[in-house]
Amino acid sequence: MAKSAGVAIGYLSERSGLAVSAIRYYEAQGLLEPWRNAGGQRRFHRADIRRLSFIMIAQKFGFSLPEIRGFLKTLPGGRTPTPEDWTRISTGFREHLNARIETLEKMRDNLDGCIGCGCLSLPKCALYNPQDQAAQKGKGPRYLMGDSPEPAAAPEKGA
Amino acid sequence: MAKSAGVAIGYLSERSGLAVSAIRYYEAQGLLEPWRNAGGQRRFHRADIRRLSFIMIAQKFGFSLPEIRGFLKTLPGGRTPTPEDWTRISTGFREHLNARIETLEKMRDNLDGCIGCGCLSLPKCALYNPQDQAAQKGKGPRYLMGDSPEPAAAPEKGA
DNA sequence: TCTTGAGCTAAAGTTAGGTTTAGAAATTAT
DNA sequence: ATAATTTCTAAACCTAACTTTAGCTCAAGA
Repeated sequence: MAKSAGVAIGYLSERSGLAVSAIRYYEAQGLLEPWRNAGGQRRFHRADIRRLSFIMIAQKFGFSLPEIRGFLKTLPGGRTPTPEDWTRISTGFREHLNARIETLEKMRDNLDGCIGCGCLSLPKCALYNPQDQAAQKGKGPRYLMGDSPEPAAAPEKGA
Repeated sequence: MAKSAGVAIGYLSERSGLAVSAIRYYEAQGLLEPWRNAGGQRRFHRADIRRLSFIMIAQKFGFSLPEIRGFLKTLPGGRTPTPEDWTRISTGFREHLNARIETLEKMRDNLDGCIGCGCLSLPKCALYNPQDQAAQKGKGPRYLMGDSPEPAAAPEKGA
């Protein structure tokens, strides 16, 4: 099988539903490596439709483009995912998904412990279990819901 | 209880763990309404610590700042959440969380149906159940993983 | 009083994942 | 041959949720 003429970017766009600009962007991110024809236009393998589909699916599972690039690099010879590759990788997806579900279930449990108590100090609340992705960007400890490390000092600065 | 002298932004920052710039940003987004002292500096209610904590928690549950502003507006008189408010709102959080968990569980089920098959056409795959937030931005149908609506025509444009 | 430290504003920068625009060149269709 | 599509590049723009910067002003302590 010699490298055939290849397909144009518009064809991939039509088949995948992705915008042409998105496909170019993926190339810029190293997820695709088209070659160029004599006129300088991109030409892709037909199999890149599968590659794009893989990208879209992996995104739905919450992976970033650099992570997806990592998956694609585990494919020997930079090939497009085969059924065997898919089995291996999707098993990894499953674990990723399970971890996310577990995190949310823990949050729900924490929340359940808080709904009734109304303490607004939330010592067992979700915020004290920062295994979610979003938090802990500031550096200091966070004294929440009025919780205080100091007894009752009141630094009323102001007007 | 007259409106006291109020606390400065740095105090809120220290107590909440949020950056000063973040608190100013929240004000700009309408989540807080400090007043100003004679020198033009912001002064906050002590109770705004709870307000900030509420914002952080709601963010962890996946709500955007406009949504959180909406929650805060349901509080009579623009007050900071009381224990009763918290009970009511956190019950809503729970539903939101349950919906997210359900979505992920559905994805997992879909994935399970796909791990073994290796078809790479994924007729039952997650991508065909776009109840997740991210997909369906393009308009056309998406023929995935090489799936084709046309039999075998090969529009090999190119070099 | 002098000197830090804290606060102020407006605007620009950041990250992710793209889209839009503009103008030119290549390709396809008639 | 000509017209209509596609494609090309580079750079700017987009959203969310902030941070950073620059240049000042305010407040607090010795």
